[in-house]
Amino acid sequence: MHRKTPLITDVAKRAGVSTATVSRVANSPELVSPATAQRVRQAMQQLGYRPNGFAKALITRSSRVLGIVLPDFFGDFYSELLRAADTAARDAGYHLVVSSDARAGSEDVASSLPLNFLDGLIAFISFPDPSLLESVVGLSNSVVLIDSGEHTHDVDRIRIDNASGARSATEHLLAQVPASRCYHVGGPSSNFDAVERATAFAATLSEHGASPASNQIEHGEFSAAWGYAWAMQALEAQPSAPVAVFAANDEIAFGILQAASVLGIAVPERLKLVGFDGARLSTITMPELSTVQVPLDEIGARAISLCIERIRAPQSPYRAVTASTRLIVRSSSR
Amino acid sequence: MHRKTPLITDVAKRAGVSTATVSRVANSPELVSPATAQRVRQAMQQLGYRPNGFAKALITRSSRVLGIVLPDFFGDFYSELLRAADTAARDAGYHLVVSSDARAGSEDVASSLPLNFLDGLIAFISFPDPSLLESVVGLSNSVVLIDSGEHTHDVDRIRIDNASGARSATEHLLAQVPASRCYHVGGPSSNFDAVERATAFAATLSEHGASPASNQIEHGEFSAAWGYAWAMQALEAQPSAPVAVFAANDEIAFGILQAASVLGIAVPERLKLVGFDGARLSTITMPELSTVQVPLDEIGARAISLCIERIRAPQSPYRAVTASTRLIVRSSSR
DNA sequence: TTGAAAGCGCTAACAA
DNA sequence: TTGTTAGCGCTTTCAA
Repeated sequence: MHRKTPLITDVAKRAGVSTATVSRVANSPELVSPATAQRVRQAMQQLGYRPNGFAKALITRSSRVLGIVLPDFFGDFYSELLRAADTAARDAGYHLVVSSDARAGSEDVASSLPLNFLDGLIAFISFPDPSLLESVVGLSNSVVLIDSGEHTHDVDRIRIDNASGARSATEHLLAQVPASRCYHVGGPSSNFDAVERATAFAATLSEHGASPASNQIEHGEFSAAWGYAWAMQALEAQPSAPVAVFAANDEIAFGILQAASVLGIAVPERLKLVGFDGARLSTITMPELSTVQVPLDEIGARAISLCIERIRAPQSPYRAVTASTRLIVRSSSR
Repeated sequence: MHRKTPLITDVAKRAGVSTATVSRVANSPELVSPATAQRVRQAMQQLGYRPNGFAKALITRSSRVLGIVLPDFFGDFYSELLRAADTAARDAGYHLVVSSDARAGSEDVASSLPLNFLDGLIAFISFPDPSLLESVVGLSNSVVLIDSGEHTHDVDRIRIDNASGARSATEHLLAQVPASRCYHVGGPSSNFDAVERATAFAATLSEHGASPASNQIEHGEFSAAWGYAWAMQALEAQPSAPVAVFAANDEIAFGILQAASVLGIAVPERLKLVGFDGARLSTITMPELSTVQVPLDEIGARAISLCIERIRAPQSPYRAVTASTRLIVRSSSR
């Protein structure tokens, strides 16, 4: 009753051929005569043969599995990135293993992923964490980084063009509200993307001859709770004149929207609001959220292709790709 | 300049021992004298040795990697489940590979996961999909199902006690609003959990002597959009008397909340609302959402432990675990 | 406590 | 077109 997993030898025996032929049927069928191939395939089917992946990978030195490390699982941002990456990987005949370094804790990536089984690795790095960087870049696997930090390591990288999107958003707000009533509700002050967005906001204000007061740019975290908290204290005392807020991401904007509703501040009449990311969330807020679209699908797909290309050509020159962002104006800011 | 990956033989040579000893240091250090072990460890360090996972797995027939298949990546529900599962897996010395069958399309699970490399598999099945079920249960791997469907296959299973939570929610609403003004906004009519929740709602109403009209129970999908759409048409024409709504999950409830805000319907004064899942979303809505808590962390952790136990004892009797749910009353319904 | 040697299941020269 | 055979890098008896 207890049948054990069939081996290639079982298939060979049943089909009356050698194991080499069985292997060929699976890996390079063009080398086998149709008749034999047919017989072998039938034997495989009957036995329910599935090649042992370890033995195969041991020889071919390839598992066709890629790993991807994200800062977190929560939120639409990473979900969408992940989905795009997975689709691209699948299309290229690879599988994707996911890990979150939030879960990995302080250990290094090596422990959070079955690195021994991976052909390559994609890491989304949002904080300047030298040890994480070291542990990733030092791997013998092919590595692609998604990050906006500056560093000198030799790796393939994708960075988000935060500055240009943030500038567009700020310009858009400045066209409607004087600079003195424009605010930036930022993400973590140690986060690469958050910093770039805040910097671009400040720079744009400066170019308009306004130097932002300290309370016009505040850092917190990428969460609705932070946006809500900020708005409750900052907007409560607002004059009736309209205010403009550029949130560092859509989650924050969402929290601000909630606070506005509690405070009875009409959006967009008295509060012009723009978020960042353009993830699913931005389309289900009310009113719909203006946002700076990050091409998550493009980033996910490109990360995979860079990684696979490096696997194929380990010695090729390293590349840096910039993912462009673009402002989408919806009802929250017009 | 181009150093290749060090092998166990390199370590052995450098430490002046045999490969067997190196292997022992890594796998059963108690069999090696402290001095030798020390020397070997040093050699490993210097060489940056990492054992080849394929070779190792080929012998031990174990990768210590588990796969988990979810219907989708989006939403807090799966994120939380995933996080719990991953934590449990990590604690047990396993890695987790994630896949979503939404992405797998019509292909079977076998193609959506690197099954050849997995010691076990956890599948969240929400629709009656015989072929999916077959392809999962037929695997030689250890399998755990998270589903609330009925079937006769021999597998370890975890099911959510939808009925009891749904009954509590309905009772809670019936205590405040007459049965004729109680509604259930359901999920997909083919979804196991959605059906159980709707059924329990109907049964509870019946027990209170009310047979629900057809418009009191409607099925849609597990999305805010559906909740919003339902509310816009159902609540617009409502009399001023309070209405009670039991949403099949928090996302739907969230959409209803949005619609209520647009329609100017005060919650909880004119609309008592209860969701289901108790995921992160339910704590950031305004007002805070009453909900039926599903113990996602427990489910994730239990799924992992069931799977690992089956790996250890393949012949042990199959088990069925029920995850209990419980009503949490917050400001949206009191 | 250590080493020698036989595989794990498969692929890929090399022969035939 | 097919078969023979030598490993891939590691673990694990068995002996010493």
